[in-house]
Amino acid sequence: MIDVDSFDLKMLAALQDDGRLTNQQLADLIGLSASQCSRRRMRLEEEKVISGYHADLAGEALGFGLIAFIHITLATHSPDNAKRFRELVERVDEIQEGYSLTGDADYLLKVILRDLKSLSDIVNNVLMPHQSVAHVRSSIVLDRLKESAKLPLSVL
Amino acid sequence: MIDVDSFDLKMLAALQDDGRLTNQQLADLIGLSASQCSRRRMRLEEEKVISGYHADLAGEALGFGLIAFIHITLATHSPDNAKRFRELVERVDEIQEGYSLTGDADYLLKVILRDLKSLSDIVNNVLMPHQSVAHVRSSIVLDRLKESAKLPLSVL
DNA sequence: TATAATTACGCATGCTTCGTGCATGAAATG
DNA sequence: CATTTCATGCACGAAGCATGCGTAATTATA
Repeated sequence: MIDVDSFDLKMLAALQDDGRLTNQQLADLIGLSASQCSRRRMRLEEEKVISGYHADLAGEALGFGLIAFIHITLATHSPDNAKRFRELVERVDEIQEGYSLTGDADYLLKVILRDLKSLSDIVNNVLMPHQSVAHVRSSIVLDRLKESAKLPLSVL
Repeated sequence: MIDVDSFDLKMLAALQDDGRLTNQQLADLIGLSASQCSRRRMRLEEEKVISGYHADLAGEALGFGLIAFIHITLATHSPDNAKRFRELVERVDEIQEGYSLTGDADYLLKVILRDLKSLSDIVNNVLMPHQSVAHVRSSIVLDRLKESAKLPLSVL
């Protein structure tokens, strides 16, 4: 856990909202000079507190109309089997996120797809037949209430 | 669905990976001049194909050591009740993402927290007591296999 | 507490990047 | 064919960038 002062926090919050803010804009927002913002930002990048910058793309505009969550139960919990499953997750581009969980399912996957046919493909032709997988349960996203992907820095 | 040519696709893929690429860097990557990259990028932003840019922060370095998924079942499915629940989701900063789903639960929430105590707080003092909520089931993230948040533009 | 060392800061500056005007050439239209 | 439209590269003034430097503030040491 790295030491981060209030200037850093303001900077992180601002860059979380707009990753292309200029140093001058940051300076105006947080009350430092632009040069100092440049130095602080470089330090935060160096320390990997800022791990990267990403453009946020409108999935629907690009034809990705369907998001689904897929709960996976593995056939066995052997290390080999887990490894095979992780390689599968890594390989399939449509799997945006993958987590190992406590609870009744072993893994939760978030997939982003064109349509229901693509979901059917993934579920029936990729996940279900895979030797590591015992059980698949998918839920389709009907509505997105919130999708911030931002840390609640306000609580710090 | 907006028309996007192969230059745009390369640009989107590149900016998805690094949101602070300069126009010159983009130019070298996709084979256009920097000025043209500037114009294309502005167009994609204007058309909201690029909806924004965000710095990616290292949650663990900032003290957010716990991610959990929470399945919610509402007490009733009346519009009023759903509205109340959505307002709750909007209000609570720790809820990073919220989706309405098909399947046995009505909603899926992704929360990011300091520790188990914070999770207990959210579940027992915020979600459970809320009048709109009937049932809460939370799963703790043990491991993150993948967390790209990127569209699989390779499939286009 | 006094002094030294370290750190953070703003300003100045050379270099890079940005957006836009303009002329050229390719593709579409009539 | 002639004309219009549009994407492109180049040129250029304005803005942004990282860094050196001197000063102030903070921290460490005696």
